[in-house]
Amino acid sequence: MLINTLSKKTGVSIHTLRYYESRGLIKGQCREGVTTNNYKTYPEDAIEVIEFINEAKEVGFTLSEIKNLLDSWTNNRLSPEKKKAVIAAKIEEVELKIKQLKLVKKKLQVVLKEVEEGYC
Amino acid sequence: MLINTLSKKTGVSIHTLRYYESRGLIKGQCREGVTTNNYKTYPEDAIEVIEFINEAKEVGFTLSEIKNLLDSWTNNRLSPEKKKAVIAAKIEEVELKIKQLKLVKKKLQVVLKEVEEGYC
DNA sequence: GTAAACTATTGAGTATACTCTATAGTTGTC
DNA sequence: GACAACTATAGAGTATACTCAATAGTTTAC
Repeated sequence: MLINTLSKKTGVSIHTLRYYESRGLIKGQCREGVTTNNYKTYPEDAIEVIEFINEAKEVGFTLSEIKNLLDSWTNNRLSPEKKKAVIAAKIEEVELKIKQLKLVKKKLQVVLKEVEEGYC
Repeated sequence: MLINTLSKKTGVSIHTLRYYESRGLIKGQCREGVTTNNYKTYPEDAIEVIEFINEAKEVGFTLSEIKNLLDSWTNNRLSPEKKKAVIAAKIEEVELKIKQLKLVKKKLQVVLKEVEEGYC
C-alpha cells in the first residue's frame, strides 16, 4: 500500500509516517521495475508496527527505544541471544512501568478518598 | 528547606526544580520578615510532590497533565465535585495505560517466543 | 490532455522538557 | 573581611517528536 493508505488505516498523518521512516522505525520499498517514480509501498505488517509504536509511545517509551526494539526483531545480523536479551530487558521495563502506574493509581485513590471525606 | 536541599533529597537538578516552579508544579515561599533576599523555602511535602512528578512522567504523563492534577488537590477554589472528577478521570487514564502496557508486554512475549523458537 | 489528487524531498517552524550560561546578589566560615 | 558556596533571574541552547510549507514531479479520472 502507498503512504496515503497506511495513513488512513492507522490514523497517523503522512507527515508523521515519513518522520518515522526517516528515523528508521518503518520502511517502504520502491516497487521493482518501476523507474518513473519512487513511490514507496508499505507491507500490511506496517499497520501493526505503527500500532505498536503508538502503544509504546503512549506509555512513555521514546522513538529511539522503540526503534531499538523493532530493530532487534528485524535485524538478522543480530544473534538470537542478543535479540532475546533486548526483548527480555524491555519486558522488565514494561513490568516496572506497570508497577509505577499501580503506585500512581494508589496515590490518586488516596487523594480521591481524602477529597471525598472532606480533608481538603 | 532551600532548593539545594530539595535537589539533593530528590535527585532532581536545581535547574529542573526551578523549571517546575516556573511551570507551577511546585511552589517555594520566601520566609516572612526576611527582606535581604528572596531565597525560597520548600516544605517537606515538596519531596513527595517531586517523586509523584517523576513517577507520572515516567509512565507518559506530560507536565501540563501533572500540573492539572496537582492543582486539583491544592486549589481550594475548586469544588470537591470537580476535584473528584479530575482525579477520577486520571485514575481511569492510569487504568487504560496499565491495560496498554499489558498489551505491549504480551506482544513482546510473543516476539520473545518467536525468537526462542527460531522463527526469525 | 488537463486538472485534481497523489507522491517525494528539503528545510523551516513548533511544543515540550529540560539544560546551561551569564550575571548579580547573599550567606556562612575562617 | 575575603572567599567559597549558595541563591535568584533572564535568556540562550538542546533533544525529541512532530508539523507544516514549498517545490517538483507522477498518476488517475474525466
